[in-house]
Amino acid sequence: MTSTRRARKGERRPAAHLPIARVYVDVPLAHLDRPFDYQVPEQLDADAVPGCRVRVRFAGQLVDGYLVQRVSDTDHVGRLAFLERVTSPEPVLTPELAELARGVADRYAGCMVDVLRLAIPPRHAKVEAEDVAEPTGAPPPPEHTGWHRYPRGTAFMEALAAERHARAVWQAAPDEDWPARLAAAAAVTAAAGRGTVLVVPDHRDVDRLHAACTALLGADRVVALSADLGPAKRYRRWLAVRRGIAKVVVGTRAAMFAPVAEPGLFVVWDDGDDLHAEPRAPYPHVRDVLVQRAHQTGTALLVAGFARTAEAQLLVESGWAHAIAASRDTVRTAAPRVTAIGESDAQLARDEAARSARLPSVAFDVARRALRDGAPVLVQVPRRGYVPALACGDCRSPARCRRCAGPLALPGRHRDGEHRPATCRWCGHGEPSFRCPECGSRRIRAVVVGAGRTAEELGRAFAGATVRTSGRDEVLSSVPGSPALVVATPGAEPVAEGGYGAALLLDGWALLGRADLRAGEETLRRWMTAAALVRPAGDGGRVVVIAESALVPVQALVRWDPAWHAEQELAGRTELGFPPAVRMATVDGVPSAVAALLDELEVPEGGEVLGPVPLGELDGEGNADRERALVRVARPQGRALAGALSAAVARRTARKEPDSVRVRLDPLEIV
DNA sequence: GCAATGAGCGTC
DNA sequence: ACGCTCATTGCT
Repeated sequence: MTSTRRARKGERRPAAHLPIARVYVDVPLAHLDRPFDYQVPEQLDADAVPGCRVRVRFAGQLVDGYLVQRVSDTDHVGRLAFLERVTSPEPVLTPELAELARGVADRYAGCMVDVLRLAIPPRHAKVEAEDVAEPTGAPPPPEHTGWHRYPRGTAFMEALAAERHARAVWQAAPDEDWPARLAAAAAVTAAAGRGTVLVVPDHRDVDRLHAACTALLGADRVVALSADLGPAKRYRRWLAVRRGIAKVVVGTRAAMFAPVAEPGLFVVWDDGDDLHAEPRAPYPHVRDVLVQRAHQTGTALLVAGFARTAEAQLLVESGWAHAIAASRDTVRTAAPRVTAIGESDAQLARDEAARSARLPSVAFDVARRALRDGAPVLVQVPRRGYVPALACGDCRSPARCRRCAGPLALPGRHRDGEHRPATCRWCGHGEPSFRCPECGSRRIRAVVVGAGRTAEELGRAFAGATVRTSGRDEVLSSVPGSPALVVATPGAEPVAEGGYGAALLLDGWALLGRADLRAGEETLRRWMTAAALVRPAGDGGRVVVIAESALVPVQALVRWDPAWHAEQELAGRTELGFPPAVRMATVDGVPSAVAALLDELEVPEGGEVLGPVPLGELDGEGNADRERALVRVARPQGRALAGALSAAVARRTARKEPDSVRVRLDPLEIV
């Protein structure tokens, strides 16, 4: 009778061994960001393995959760509920991933389940049930790694082979086939029986690097993970990684969490690309996550790119990572010849051809010569809408530069808040008093101009040349090695077969004029990424950059010296008290909520609060809908700051305060 | 003095 | 969104 009553009421008995499950419930509230204890009913004993997905009753609701641990005792004084069910016995939350997610949540003042949402793809039951091939043995090491051209390159490869956790910041030589180099590093790691995670900015880079890796390692050892895969494919590949079948992972952002078995190497390529910053809470950055992961697991790390960020420079200067860079001689022979043309360069004004052509004469000549030699020419232009171009306010004809006839545009508000005059997008000449040559009007209006329009204009300047465009709407991954003008926005530059004969970098003033902490660094990064697609100077490769040659990023490009630029950049930021020399957090929200949070916040020793300042448009009385405050501390107080912020947020969420605040640590955009 | 009722809070 | 605690209320 007792047994029937129990069965009817669904009464359950706890498992005999380790009857308590510690569960992270999928409720993204700061004050609930800790494990809760549940009893494991004996029917679920076998399936309730550490790392599996479960469903539990939490505050009267059925919610998803992750079982992180089975234990024998609980600290909880009240009655424990039972696990409702085990969603799947697949242990998706590996111990390493659990530790990493906890660390990332703590680092960014976020909560663990938010990190897990980024790290673990949604379940796909059919995929989970599929049979998978047995893991393959270690492949032989590659015969040539191509790392010997770098003074510390060979040592780094040896460290990977010996499973030492070497850490390096690598600036690829300007002619480098970087996918081949990274694939070689992954192959060396794989030969030692270890896994590699390689994170690149976008899908095109995934394709290139994946191809390079499979060429060395075979298709069954390498998986490509990117956000645009369908749910089934995504989960299938992710599971192949988790189950230890694929030991080399190539992917975008989310792949930074890929739970590769026995990791031996983590790589982030082009760490300055803002695609490496996750836009969802808690806003982790690939470089920082991989640094943390390398530290936590004793794995080798490579922070790589043509350019070098201030953050990477800090890793070098603090002694945490070695710098791997080619010698000056190697760089000189590998780089294209770079010419800077600034507004003050007399050459432009005197040159007769500069007026009749639509480009500065040097740029025109360089492009024409490359086309005549049968090579494609890359033209880098600002993104559509990035800068509004100008037209006559009356007759609508495009407003043109009186010196080179290039299109005029407004550079936007400068760092000092002052409006600057209309500026030529090609030669950078400022035009304070516009007068339309067609109708004589002095009125001027803004129009949206992007790569398409620039392509049209260039097509006319180089009559008869093929013009291809690559940008937001349609991104080309490669172009043939035949004469053509390839107009591309930053980040969308196609690779050219045999390399470009020349590149014209026309967006310098637009990039450098931005009131952004990272304007200089970002400009150099984009320039170098484009210029690296051009043939070496010895093969006729030329780059023309329309920018003042005295500027630090321009000098760094001309000399191809990204390390020097990063030193300058970090020194400058140290002086100003900007990241990464300090740790910063932004707090956004409606004014009352920001004020309440700051009131609640225990700012760590030596820290300071800046603002709050209005965010976005102001109303009639000068009040903003939203405000932003900055909190700044010395680097050693970074953990304390994150802790203080999450504690303050937790007190707010526990009180069910209606207005939420957004907290971000080390955001890319500060102004 | 104490049961009945409801608001608020924590959430196992 | 449940169920517990605790304060308030109303009656003996």
